[in-house]
Amino acid sequence: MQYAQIILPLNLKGTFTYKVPEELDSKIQEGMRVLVPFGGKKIYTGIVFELHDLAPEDFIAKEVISILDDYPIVPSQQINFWNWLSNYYLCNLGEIYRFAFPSSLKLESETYLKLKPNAVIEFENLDVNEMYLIQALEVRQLINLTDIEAFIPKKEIIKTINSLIDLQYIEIDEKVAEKYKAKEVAYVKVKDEVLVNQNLTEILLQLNRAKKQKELFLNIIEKQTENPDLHIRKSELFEDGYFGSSHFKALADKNLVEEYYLQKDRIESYEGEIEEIEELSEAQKEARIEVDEAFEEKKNVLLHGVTSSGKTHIYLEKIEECINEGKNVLFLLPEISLTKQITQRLEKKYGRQLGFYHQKLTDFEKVEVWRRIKNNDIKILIATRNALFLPYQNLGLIIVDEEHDSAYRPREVSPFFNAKDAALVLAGFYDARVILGSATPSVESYYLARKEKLQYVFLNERFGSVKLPEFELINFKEAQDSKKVSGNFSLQLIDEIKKTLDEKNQTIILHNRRGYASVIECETCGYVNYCSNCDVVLTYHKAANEMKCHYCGQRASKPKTCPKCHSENLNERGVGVEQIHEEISKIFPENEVDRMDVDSMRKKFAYEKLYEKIEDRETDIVVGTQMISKGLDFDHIELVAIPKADSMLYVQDFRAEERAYQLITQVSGRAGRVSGNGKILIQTYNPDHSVFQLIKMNNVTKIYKYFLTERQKFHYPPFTKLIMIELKHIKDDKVNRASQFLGSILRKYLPEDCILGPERAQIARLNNLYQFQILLKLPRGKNYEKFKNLVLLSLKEFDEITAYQSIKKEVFVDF
DNA sequence: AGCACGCCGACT
DNA sequence: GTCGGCGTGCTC
Repeated sequence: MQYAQIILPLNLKGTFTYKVPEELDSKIQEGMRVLVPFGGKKIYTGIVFELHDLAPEDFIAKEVISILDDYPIVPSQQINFWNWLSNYYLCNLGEIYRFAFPSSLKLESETYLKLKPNAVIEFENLDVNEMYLIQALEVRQLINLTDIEAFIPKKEIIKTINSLIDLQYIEIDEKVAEKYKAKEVAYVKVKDEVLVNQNLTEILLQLNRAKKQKELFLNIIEKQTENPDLHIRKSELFEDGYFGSSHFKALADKNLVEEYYLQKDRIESYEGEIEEIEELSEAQKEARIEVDEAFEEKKNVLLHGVTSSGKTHIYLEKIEECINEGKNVLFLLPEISLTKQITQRLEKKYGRQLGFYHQKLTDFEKVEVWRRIKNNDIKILIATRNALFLPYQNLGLIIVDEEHDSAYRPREVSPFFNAKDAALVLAGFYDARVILGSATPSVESYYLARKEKLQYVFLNERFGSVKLPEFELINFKEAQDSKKVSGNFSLQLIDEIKKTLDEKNQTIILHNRRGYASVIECETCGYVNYCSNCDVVLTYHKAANEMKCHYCGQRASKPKTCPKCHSENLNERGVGVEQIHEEISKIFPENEVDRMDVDSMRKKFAYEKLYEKIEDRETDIVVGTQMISKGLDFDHIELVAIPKADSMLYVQDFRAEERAYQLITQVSGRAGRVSGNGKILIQTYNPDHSVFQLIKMNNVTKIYKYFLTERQKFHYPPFTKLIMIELKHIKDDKVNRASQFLGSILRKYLPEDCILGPERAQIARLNNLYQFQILLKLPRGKNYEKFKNLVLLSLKEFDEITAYQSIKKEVFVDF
């Protein structure tokens, strides 16, 4: 007797045991999709996690209804990977399954049934429900589970279906059950017999009275004879509006032409020429050798290359090598909008062997990529973090570009995991290699490299020996004292921009705060406008003329008078990027000043338009939030100014300084990429702050040493492991009590100095939920597992309290 | 997660 | 009297 552990797409602990019926016994394999009944009436697509023959003791296992695949759809490496994720990040396998699979591949009760062809039905042996179902199927051929509910009691549905399947009267229609449909494209051609048998001049004579038809016919025949292997798209004929579909139809009616359909990949692939990559510089060659040596020892690499040092060149070399060995490459990016440059280069080289995968694809497009990966049709996949779950057949290399980027571990989507770390583990299961690349590696990765867990490869110079930009600190306090300021800018900063403009070069101004003013306050009574869903002050957006909550998105109109005391003295405080943009536009009225932030880039193609404007040098100054630190590789940006640099440092987060360093360095990389005369102006009240001083010195080793010392001093990662537990509920006192209680359980098992909190979250209420946090600082190394198990035990104990079941609980490992 | 069951308040 | 709110318990 065989049993299967099944992963269901539910956020429930562990797997579920099902009995494998005899007739499926020889077919079933781990990693296949199966249909299983669950609860009263639901049917889910589950994944076979494990097969065994241990009958469960305290419940009766239900039977697997059917198997959906002929071969495992999830490779064993992926099953291992899921299992690791679930153990390491303390999340459920079901959550991972949901995240990993496009929804068309995990059907729920939409599953269709049909009569088995040639089934001889003996009606006298059927019960009422079975009879109903058979009759319904005779009328309708296909029927889905939701429809069956109309005539069979919910609880009887599964029983009925199972017994009819046992009797071999009905079956699950897999073709219909698969929601995915391939896209077909219409193509046209001149009919074969026309080309073979008929006299062309005669046909053309016939067509003389229909000028357009004749032209169209000639047009098609010309294309076809020019290149007989090329398919002519129907839509292509009508593109310029000269021909209409009626012309084509007339020709078709005369039996001269015909249309035919071909399945088309939903994702357009590159069909242009294929190009060789350029040669490496000396520094790159050295780096490449170091990478090779590390790979030789099966060691992964941290490629630390200063901005525009040409990390991409090294990626390309390694990609090519990997593909030549017959293996596949996964190229991860923090967000898909950054693909532009890398894609262009890879497309030229690899053409149709290149694929893309990210959350913006439609479900069908995802399935298509899924299949192409499964069939090994894609050699290189450029993708975001969710592509870690595709069914790779022989993965050889994973590149994690911009590995420091926080988009690799978004907090909002569950399951919570860091794609950079997960990539290293996934690669391990495939015996593949990993390159983590960044100009500003995360402190954690740098530490791993120092501990020789990763091979550290440093590219210290820009490609073509272009000089790195120069940093200058402007003491804003001094400037203010000597009255050398205009608004938020010192006169020195304004002068530098002027100089850059005079030389016909471009300037970037970074100010990492959205909106116009962060607070609108009544001067008379002190009233400020709060979000009604969150404990957060609304930000004033002048461009949209409204107040916005940056956390839940709520919007309100801007009050003209104080809603409380009706005073008209409303004061704007806290400078946002819109205000910086406004000021700069006023200082340089003759110049083109543009703004780049999520609010101004929301419109379709807004980003592309601005990108082109900057490229064509129509834009003189770009003012923007952190968005401008990515992807803007232009030749004529010479100056980067950061007028309020302090605002980046004083954020309550142990990574704030690291982030500030990364952001400043990334944006500085936009300056002087060609000329080597780039200049970065950092305006601050604290020019003596270590971070600014270290950035100015531009000594990478010292900066990371500083970060590591700070982290060690305050017991933060990478010297400890953090787990953050967040509890949320509508009722403040309820979460408060619950978190106190969880805190006391944790203190029972763990030493006091491991536990911080419970504390109210920085944002006490978000989306109408009050939130409390407990931060655990656990030792790294072999004790970590032991401690984590105690955390798990505590959480289990907490879950036993039924009164707290309604509390939303989230656990962030490696927070 | 999703669903059923059961217990309370506010409606025809 | 019943409809529907959500607290509780259960799913192989």
